[in-house]
Amino acid sequence: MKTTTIYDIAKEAGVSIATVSNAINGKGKVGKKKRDEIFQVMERLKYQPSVIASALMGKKTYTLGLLIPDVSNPFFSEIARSVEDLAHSAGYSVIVCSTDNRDERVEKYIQLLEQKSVDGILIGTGMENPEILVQLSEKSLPIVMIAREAAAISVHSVLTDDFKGGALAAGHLLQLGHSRMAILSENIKVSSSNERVKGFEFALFEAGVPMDNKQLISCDSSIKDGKRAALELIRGEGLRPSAIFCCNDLLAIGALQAAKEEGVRVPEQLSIIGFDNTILSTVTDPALTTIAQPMDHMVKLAFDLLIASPESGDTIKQRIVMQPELIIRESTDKPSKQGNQDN
Amino acid sequence: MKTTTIYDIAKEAGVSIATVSNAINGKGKVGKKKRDEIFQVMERLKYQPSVIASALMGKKTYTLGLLIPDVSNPFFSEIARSVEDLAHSAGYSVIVCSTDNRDERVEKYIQLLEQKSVDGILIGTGMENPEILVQLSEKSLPIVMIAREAAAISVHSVLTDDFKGGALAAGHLLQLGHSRMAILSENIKVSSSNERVKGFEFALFEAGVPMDNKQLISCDSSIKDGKRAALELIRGEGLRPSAIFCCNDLLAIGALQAAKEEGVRVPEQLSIIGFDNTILSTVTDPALTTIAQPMDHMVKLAFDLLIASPESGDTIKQRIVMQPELIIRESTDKPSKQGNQDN
DNA sequence: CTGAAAGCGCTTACAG
DNA sequence: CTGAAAGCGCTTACAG
Repeated sequence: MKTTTIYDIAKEAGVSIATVSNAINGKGKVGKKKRDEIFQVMERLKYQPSVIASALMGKKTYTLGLLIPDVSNPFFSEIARSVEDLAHSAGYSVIVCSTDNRDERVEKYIQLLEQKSVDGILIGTGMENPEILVQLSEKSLPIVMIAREAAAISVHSVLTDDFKGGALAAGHLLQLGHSRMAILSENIKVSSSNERVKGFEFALFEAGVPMDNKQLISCDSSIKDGKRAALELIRGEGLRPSAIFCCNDLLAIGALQAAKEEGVRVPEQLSIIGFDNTILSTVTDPALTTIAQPMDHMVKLAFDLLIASPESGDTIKQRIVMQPELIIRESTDKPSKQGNQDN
Repeated sequence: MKTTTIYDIAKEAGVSIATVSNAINGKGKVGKKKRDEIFQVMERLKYQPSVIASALMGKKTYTLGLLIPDVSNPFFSEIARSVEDLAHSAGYSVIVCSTDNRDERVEKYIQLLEQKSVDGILIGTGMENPEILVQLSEKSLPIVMIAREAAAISVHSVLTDDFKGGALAAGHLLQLGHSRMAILSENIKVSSSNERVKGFEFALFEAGVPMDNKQLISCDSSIKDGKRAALELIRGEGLRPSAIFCCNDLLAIGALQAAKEEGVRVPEQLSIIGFDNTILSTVTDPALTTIAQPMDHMVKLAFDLLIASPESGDTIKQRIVMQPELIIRESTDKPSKQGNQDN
């Protein structure tokens, strides 16, 4: 079944294909009468211009790439949805690429996206070696980092002040009266996690609260890993921490499960705080205290930069930093005396 | 910055573009020596063939569309990830389309996907009027339904036996000794939900357990809606149900929250059972008893049908039905006597 | 084994 | 205002 092309329309309407093209794109003047006729024919023949063909002539593909660690991770699936909605209302489609933060996948996906001539790439994935982006950044393909930073290269980026976020978490715990804290971090190579940890530690330092290095565990970013790591922390020798700062909600949930398994009550005996304010944090019992990033806003800004940036030229690369927010729910409370005795 | 084309390669290698094309695609015989030289030049110039251009010549775009209600819904984001992985290892990219089950969006997205000449569409979204798919199904664009059915049209589909799933849930509750059951369903127009409800009701009927129509509430598919609807059920006049069957995990979580808010203990005073076995069901406290669909397997089958189907012709449309599985966790238990008295 | 040429479905100057 | 023609980057018969 042949699809109808611009030639079919031209023939039916008794005009040239150039005129049809002009009518469709509102270019060059086309007489009202002819224009109407053309549109009628298009309607009748259910003509849909081929994006492929027009892309080949240098026009846009109206397709964007979105690189994230994992769509099935709620934090990123929520981002994906925002991106998709924005894209859709601007006439774009989005190709979702889950990288698992693996360089090999990042590079492969980027190559694929280039071959498909996407109009831009939104990068929300971490990677082991940020250098792999430098080649990309030197091409004319627009890219914008979201919820990440790539200090090594010159690109637009919109991200949350992760350092501040870590500090916020620490401040909350400090104010509650905690002094024995532990940290569950995802792979420290991931810059955002690294910042969060630093911010947390710095706030502790400023408050004169010591932080034992052995109380910082870094692991993969999944509930299972979080649980395993938290178990170490809870069962560990010496005094059990009275509070755990987790670099994301997934790890926090792992910690919640570890506590449950060990019969440690949250928040009475152990406070747990997450990061990202994903839907998961509203669903646990106790619901998670966490740090929120203004994702919708960030996605909006990143998207606009991505779509608008080709015009503005390569000159000024923006770095937009948003403020994180502490969301207090049920998983944090004052440290209890019991907590100590149990151990 | 001009991207390097097949012409550049041809010139550098001192051959014609046809020969370069043949070398790349392993078509026609190309002398080993020339071939090697060509590949060297491609390497050196970092040449990446344009998918756009080859697609225009009738080759594939290696891009697939995935229509689902909402990527940010964990059930679908998990599907999206499986699809993406399968697609990626077969060299395809996937454009994710969240429809919110709205016909208008479904139609718009399909049109977009057609214009972009995707090689196939995986449809996992519900819609108000399945008729909107008939035109699509008559085109040469391969489509496969996943976790859905579209009785009206002739397409491949791979889905779970939702009726059986509903019956499984009922069987579990019945065996526990429940007799006052309620149902929380998502929009009854969604065929899968409809089947689940019917299966549940049928099992009750067979067991001779009456089911009051007023105990069936249908609402949108979100935690918030589930909570609101469950609140109705719990506060409702007359005896409070001792068990609620929820057509998906999101609604079940809403029910969990409603119970918590009303001070009704789960599962002691109220059993709640979900559907889909999403990550959410492992995260709540109590963890959700739910019905699992073998999604990975289903996605694999659907994907293979989608990619292979053009060859096999239009003739035999398959309908593959998978068996659901009861996953017992903590949110269901025997009905207690207290339950009744409370109300 | 290799190359000249036509063509995929469009857009874009350029004449008229 | 409208059309003939060239060209985007490839692939595919078809000659040689």
